[in-house]
Amino acid sequence: MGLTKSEIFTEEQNQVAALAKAFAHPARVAILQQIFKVNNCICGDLVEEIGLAQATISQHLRELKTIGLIKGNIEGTSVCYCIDKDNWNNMKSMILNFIDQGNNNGSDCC
Amino acid sequence: MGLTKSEIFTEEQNQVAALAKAFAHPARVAILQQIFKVNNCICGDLVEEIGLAQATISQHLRELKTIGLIKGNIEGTSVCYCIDKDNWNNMKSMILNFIDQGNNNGSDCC
DNA sequence: TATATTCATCGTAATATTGCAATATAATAA
DNA sequence: TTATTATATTGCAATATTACGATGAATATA
Repeated sequence: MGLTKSEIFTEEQNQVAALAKAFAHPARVAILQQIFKVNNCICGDLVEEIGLAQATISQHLRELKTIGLIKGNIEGTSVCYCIDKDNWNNMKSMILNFIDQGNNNGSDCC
Repeated sequence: MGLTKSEIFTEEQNQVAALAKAFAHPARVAILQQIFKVNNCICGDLVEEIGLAQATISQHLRELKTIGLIKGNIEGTSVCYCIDKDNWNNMKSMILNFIDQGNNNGSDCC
C-alpha cells in the first residue's frame, strides 16, 4: 500500500523514524554537511555544489525545513539557510538515545 | 524519476543515507527496540508484538539483515534474530560522526 | 519601467516503499 | 507419511519519493 501505519507505533518510534528519514537521502546528507562546512548560513550555491537541478535541491531543503533541522532567512533575492541548533540538538539526543541502547560489547548471542 | 543519483555523492554520504534509511520506518525502529529489550535473540513473536502482518514483518527483517544490523539464526522451525554488534557499532560511529559535526552551542546565525 | 536574479511551486514521469493475501519452503511432530 | 509450525517469497495494489522542466513570485538592477 505504501502507507505507513503510524497509529500502531509509539510517538517515539514515529519520531525517530521521521528524523532518520531526513538523513535517508544522500542529497540531504550533502546539504547538511555543506552547511556545517561553511559554518554559517549558506546562501544559494548548493545547486552548483551538489549536482542536482535547482527544483530538486529546493525540494530537499523544504523537507529539512519542514522537519525543523534548518531555517531559511530571506536576504534580498537570495535565501540563507542555517542549522536550527535547538532542534538539531533535540534530534541528536533522540537519535543517540535510540542508537545507544543495549550493551554492544562482547560477542553476538547467535 | 524516483531514482536517487548515487553517483554524484561521496561514499560516505551514500553510506550515512543507507544506514539512516534502516531507521526511517517506525516498524524497523520497533523491531530493533524489541530485540534490545529482550536483550537476546528474539524468536518470532515480533508479529504479535508489533501489529503488522507476518509477511510485512519478514520484509522489514530482511531489510535490516541486508544492511547488516541484525543476523538471523535458524533454530528448528523458527529463526532467532539478534543484533550484529560489530556492524551496529560501525553504524553508530558513522551516524555519530555525521550528527556531531559543527558547534551547536550559542545562538543561530540567522 | 524593463530585465535579470534567486528561489519556490506545480505538474508530471519514473521508480521505490509499504502492506498484505496467497503460496512456498523447511523443520519438526504425530 | 501426513500434519503442523514458523518463516520466506511472490505478486499485487496503494501510496510515497525522487528528479526535473516550466512557471511564478519577489527583489534588485539597468
